[in-house]
This record gives sequence, structure tokens and C-alpha cells, in this order.
Amino acid sequence: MTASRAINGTGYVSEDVRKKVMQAAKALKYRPNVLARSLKGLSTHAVGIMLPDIANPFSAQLVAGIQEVLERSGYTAFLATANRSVEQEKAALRAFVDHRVDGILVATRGTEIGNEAIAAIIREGIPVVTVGRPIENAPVDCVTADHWKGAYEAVTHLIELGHERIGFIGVSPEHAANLRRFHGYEDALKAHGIALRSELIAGPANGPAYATEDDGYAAMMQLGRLKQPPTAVFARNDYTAIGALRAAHELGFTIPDDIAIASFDNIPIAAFTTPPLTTVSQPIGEQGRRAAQFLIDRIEHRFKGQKRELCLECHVVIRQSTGPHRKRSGGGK
Amino acid sequence: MTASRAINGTGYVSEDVRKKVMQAAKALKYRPNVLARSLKGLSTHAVGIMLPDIANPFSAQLVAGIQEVLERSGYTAFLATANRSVEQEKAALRAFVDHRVDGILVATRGTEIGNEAIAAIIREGIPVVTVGRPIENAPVDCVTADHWKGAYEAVTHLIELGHERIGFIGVSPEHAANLRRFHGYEDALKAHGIALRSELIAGPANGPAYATEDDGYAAMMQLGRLKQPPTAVFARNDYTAIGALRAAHELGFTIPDDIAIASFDNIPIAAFTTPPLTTVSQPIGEQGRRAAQFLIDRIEHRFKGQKRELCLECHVVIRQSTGPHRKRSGGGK
DNA sequence: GCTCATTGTGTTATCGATAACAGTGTTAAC
DNA sequence: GTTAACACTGTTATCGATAACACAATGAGC
Repeated sequence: MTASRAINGTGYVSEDVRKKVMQAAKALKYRPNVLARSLKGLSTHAVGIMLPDIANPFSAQLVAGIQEVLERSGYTAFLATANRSVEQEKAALRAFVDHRVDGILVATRGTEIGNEAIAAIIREGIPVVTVGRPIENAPVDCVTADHWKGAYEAVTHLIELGHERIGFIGVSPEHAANLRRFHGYEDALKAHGIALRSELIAGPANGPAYATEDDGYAAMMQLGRLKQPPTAVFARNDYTAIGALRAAHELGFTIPDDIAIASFDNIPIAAFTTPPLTTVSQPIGEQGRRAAQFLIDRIEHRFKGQKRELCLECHVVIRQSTGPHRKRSGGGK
Repeated sequence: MTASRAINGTGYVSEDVRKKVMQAAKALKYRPNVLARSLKGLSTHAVGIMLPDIANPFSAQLVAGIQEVLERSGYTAFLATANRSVEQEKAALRAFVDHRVDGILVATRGTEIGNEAIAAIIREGIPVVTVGRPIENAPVDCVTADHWKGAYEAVTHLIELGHERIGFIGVSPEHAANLRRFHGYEDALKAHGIALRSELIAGPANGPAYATEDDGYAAMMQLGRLKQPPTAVFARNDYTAIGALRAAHELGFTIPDDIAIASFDNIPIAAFTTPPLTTVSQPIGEQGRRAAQFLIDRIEHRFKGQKRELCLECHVVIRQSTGPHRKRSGGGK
């Protein structure tokens, strides 16, 4: 009808009629049916956000950043969680597509299958932007933090404190290859002329997927029982570091005197552990804001290039878990 | 077409045709258009979950519980966060309704306006179930934990340790009336013949809405500077308690010897503060599961009564922040 | 006065799924 | 052998919004 024109302000409508329509709309509490609209291929003004999980303080800050930008542009966000199950992730992505969101932000860890699912969505013409998960072979914009550099600087910090036997906790040697944080560790050692020792690398064997507190506990137990344990470890993330702390205490090590621990993420708990953790902080909110902007640019056809990638800086937060290193009586080869 | 019958398994379709349709569907990667379906008033098999925010570990556990049940019944969940803004909450609820979810789970704190928005949704025929937020005057099912009893038991624990001057942190005396945790505090004192002293109640003046770490800090500063400070405080939630801990340390109080602190929620950090917090744990996952079941019962018309309310038990987790009370030299009137 | 542009309004068709109905053929019942 | 019941399949109309078009009425320009 003419009503559609009046409400959307498109085409010719006399002021007179327009007012009447608006009044009637208010009186009847009219709300346009988003579904009917999108059935015709129009925008739903909704975007989906795919998260690894919700417990994660990372997710919270990321979503806050994303929402800030989305709201400003009139988009609504629907969230979904994968809970580390590729099945759940695929189901949620499908649900987003089925409900015709205008675009999707993906912040889960990468897997082969997941990447294929994302590529399929792109092929359907729905824009996708990932956070912390660059995707090869598909025109998917990506925003990340420089995990490599963050890890590099944290490990350099350990080296500058005098450590030479520095372990890595949170991934098995076989799966370390595609973990940027591991490369940062590796390269920092190399840059200071320290040889990489695979016996100082410990973590779960289930691929590069994730690493939990329990994984950290197990890994530290393994390293702590070596004839010559490391004098410092870099943990892949704070949860892993917390598990490592627990193991170190049980083994009777004093932190940081016997073993210094640094990690990654700077989650809130990291400031409250005993001792508080030295860890790498990444600009999460900013990643969310940038990613959201990338997505909106795609949705509104303001950016049509092949692929944009953005990498933001991290910084090391120094706390007591790496306090000044004193050589142990029998230690230091 | 006949295709619809084949795919949905309704009405008569010969086995022969059914197979052909299924094959074609697979070949074309056919996905039914949920929107078109719901345009006809049918189910979208999606439900909305309205959360206060995401940082909250409460949200995480709640969603996990909810998802568990939803998934089993073939529903997809879309989450949204209110971030303490009634505006955002209303916008998100409207978005859920616009996108025709089958039902909504609401876990935000109550406000007058929010309640009215929920009542309006119910009137539109969309089932709503709330968690921890009973709503008067509307047929909204609700699942809660017994905050009253939890607080009652925590405060009783303090009393049994010998405390008599027990403060309450996290709400101003004027707004305490509709806070169940406060009533638990009040009634525990009364039951043990201890008079309520309004000078020992401190919290933000901005209504019963919420209380943060900063609120806890400010409140403890206020109580700690009294001529006769309390020997114990009960904090409305763990964040508030953490702020209170910080203030107490700054004021030079030793916890628990000078002031014992108990709180509510048992968030993960609570086990890692110095000293670890005695706090009340509520069965969050179970609340989520029950609420989800309530909602599905409504959606699938398996329950048609006026209103169901369910209240689950809490329990006190004793840690070092309330360690055995030793009378202070000059204290204890 | 005629043509044409401009402004305003109503009509039809469409998106995809499906309910309701209208057919066709086949078998069973009396 | 006629009627009735059943099995199957195709047709039409519908949900709500809107693009595309058709049709008025008005005024400008020559």
C-alpha cells in the first residue's frame, strides 16, 4: 500500500496521508515484520556473533566493543556459543544463516571443518569477519592482535631477568607449529641465542584447539619432574598458567624464585592469583570495534575489496609471578 | 508442492517420490526458509535468552544449563545482553519478538519498565520464563534460587562465629526493602536477637539495581571509618565483597580477624581472593535447565496453567574470609 | 489546447512454505 | 456395478512488505 511508502519515506506521499498513516501505525502499535521484509531479500538489521564460550572474559570485552559499534549503526546482535564443539558451532552458524542475519562475526578458534563452514557462508553472500582467526583461501576479513609479538616480548622479559631454561606450557611439541604464541616464544629464544629444547615443551595432545587449567597442571607436573626443570615457563594462556601455579605449589616450587611464570590474556583473575601473574594483555575491545566496523562496511557495501586484515598491538603486564630472578643454589648450568 | 509433504513427512507421499525429493534436496543443498515458515505463524525453533551481561560467570553457567535442555529438544538459542541499560534490554527484547523467536528466557534484574515490556510480550502470545526475577501481575513462569535462605544461612554462620556487629554492603538502607538477600540478613539478625543498625548498612544510592566492586569499596570505606566499625560484613555479591576486601586492606584491617566478610554468588574468583571468600553458592545450571524446560512446556503447549514458580536451594561455602573469630582487644561490647 | 513532467495513489506480483482444497487413480465393500 | 474409502499429487491462496507498474490529477511549457 501507500502505507509502506509513508512509513519508509520512499516515493511520493502527501503530507496529509503520511500523518494519518503514522497515527494509525501508532494507534495499532504497528511493528514492521522483519521476516516478511527479509523474505524479499532485504536487510534484517541483525548480525550474529559466534563466540567460543561465554564464561570467557575475552568474550565479554569483545562483545562490548562490538555492540558499541553495532548499536551506533542500528544493528542488533544475536550471540551464540560453540562450547568447543564443532557441531554446536556449525549448528549455530546455520541458525544465523537460516534467520537471515545480515552478517556474522566469528570469534571461535579455528578448525578445518569450521573454516569450511565459514567459506560456505561467504559463498552464499553473507559477509563474515573473524576475530583472532585468519582464514586462508576465502575472502574473510580478519582482525587480530599480534600474538606473536606479545609472546615474543613476554619471553624476552623472562630472558632479560636472566632465565635461560624457559619452558612452554599449553601445547604439545607436535601441534605447536600453527600457534602464533608459540612462534613468539621460539623466536625470542632464537634471537637471544638460546636453543629450543623440546623436552621443555608440554601440553595436551589433542591438537592446537585449546588449553585449560587442567592441561596447565598436567604440563607443569611433567616439566617440574624433569631432572633439570626449567627456571621459567611461558604459558599459552592464563588458565593454563593457573593450573601450572597449582602444580608448582604442589611440587614445592616457590614462584617466582624457583620457577617464574608468564602467560597470555590478562584475564581478571590473573591479578588475584598467588602470586599475581605477569601476562600479555591484548586490546580486546578495540578488536571488537574494528571487526564490527569491517562487517558493517561489508554489509552496507562500503568496502568491496578482496580481503582486509588488521593486526593490533599487545603489551606485557608485569606482576609478581616473574619477580626478579635469583639463581637457585644448585641451578643455572 | 508435494516436496513440502515429502520433507516434513506430513500427508500422503509415495515412497518413490519421497526418495526423489530427498535426493534433489540434498543435491541442491536445500535448507527450508525459516522466515517463510514463521511468516505463516509456524515455529522458528529459536528462543531468545536475555542476559544482564556476559562477563558474569553467572550468565555462563546459566546459559550452559539452558542450552543443554534446548539442544535436546531441537531449539536454537540466541543471546542478547542488556548491559544494565533498560533501553538496551527493551531493544533486544523487541528484536527477539521481531525475529519471531518461539519464546524468551529473561535473566536480567527487574525494573518497572522492564516488567511492563515483558508483560506486553506475554500479551502478544510469546511465552516468557524468568530466572531470578519473579514478576507480579503477569502469567510469567519463574525459576529462582532461595536468596533469602542463602543470605540467612551465611549471616547465621557469622553470628555463630561470635559476631554481633554485622554490616550489610551493597545497597542503601532506603532501597534494601526489595532485596531478598537483605531480608535474609535482617531475619537472621532478628532470629538471634540482634538489633538491625542502619549505620551498618551501606551501598550505592542508585536503587536496588546492582552493586559493583567500586560500590563495595566505597561502602567498606564508609563502614570502616565508623567509630565502632562492624566486626563482620555480609556483602550483597562477590564483586562487592572484592571491593570491600580492597578497602579493608587499605584501611589496615586484617581479614578475617578485624573484619570477617561473607558474600553471595560463589564466582570463580571468590576462591582466589586473599583471603578466599566465604560465600553462598546457588545452583545456577539447574536454574537454567529448569527454566528452559518451563519454556519448552509453554511453547509446545504442554503446560497451560496460569503461572509456575520454582525456588531452588542455595548453600554456604565456607572459606578463610570468615575464619574463626577472635574478639578484638578493645572490641565486642 | 495539446503534450509532457511531476506528484500522488491503487493494483499486481513476488519472496518460500504450506493449509486447504480439488482433482486423479486404485482398491474395497455391499 | 455402483458407491465409498483411501492414496497420492497438483492448484490456489495465504502470511506481510514492497518493487514494479498502471493509472489519476495537476500544473508547466509551447
